[in-house]
Amino acid sequence: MERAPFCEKMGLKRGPWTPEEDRVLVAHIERHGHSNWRALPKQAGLLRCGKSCRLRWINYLRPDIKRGNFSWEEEDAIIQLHQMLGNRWSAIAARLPGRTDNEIKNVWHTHLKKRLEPTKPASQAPKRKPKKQQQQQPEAVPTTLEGPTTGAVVPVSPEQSLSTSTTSTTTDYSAAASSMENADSFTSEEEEDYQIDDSFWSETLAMTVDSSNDSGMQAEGSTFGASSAAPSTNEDDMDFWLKLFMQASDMQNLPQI
DNA sequence: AATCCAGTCAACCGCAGTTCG
DNA sequence: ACGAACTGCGGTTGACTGGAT
Repeated sequence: MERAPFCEKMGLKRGPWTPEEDRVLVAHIERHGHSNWRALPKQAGLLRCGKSCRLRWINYLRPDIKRGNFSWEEEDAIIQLHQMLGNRWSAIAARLPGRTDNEIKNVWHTHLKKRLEPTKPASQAPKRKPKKQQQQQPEAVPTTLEGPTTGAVVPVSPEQSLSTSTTSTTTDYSAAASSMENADSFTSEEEEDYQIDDSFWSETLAMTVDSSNDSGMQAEGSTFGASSAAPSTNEDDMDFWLKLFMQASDMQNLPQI
């Protein structure tokens, strides 16, 4: 069999998506789903390759996507998760509901990376302000959505509206993420900032112990059931919190930030 | 007012992994 | 078991924006 190139370059449009293309894509996916990305553009009448459609849908048009600025908590969570997962953007994105790997990657490269660099003297600090205020803009209502897709269909699901009101929540990822690193070194002040819903931990820890008996964590090779409930080394500690965190996410179907 | 230039972000590319016949 | 088809991921690019000069 001959393998056709995923994107035939001839005759297919590239570059920014128009609102009309967005509308067509969303309408088609809402009606038929996206079981086959390759065939989708043809079926929908789009002059795009399937790959491009998929990317557009995942990074921009998906109804559960959370547009807008990253909250401080989200940025902290990204930093923590990046420390543990490295450049596994999709894994990080999976822990940040409504955020895409591409978005997280961009945020990381644009300013989070810099935040980790040794603080520069004021004289060396960047002169420019960020183009857009990324932080402290909690209710980031789906930001303008301008640019290439002004006027695009912007599906907003109830879940999205829920997940958007994030910064004041008590169960958040940064809390979990922070606790991964500083689990035993919270100051009372920090605890105030990163309050974690009690039920989160009780459920999570309960499940952790329970699951040590089934395949769930054992599949990982290193179980961390009751015997390892108190990680000793730093690495164990990280591992412990990462697994705990992920398990909790799965269990709660991704707690909202 | 014009130009420069750094920051931002949507989109593309190519590769690796997975699924399927 | 094998290879093609397809999907998903991470790295990179390039157009655009807006502050600085």
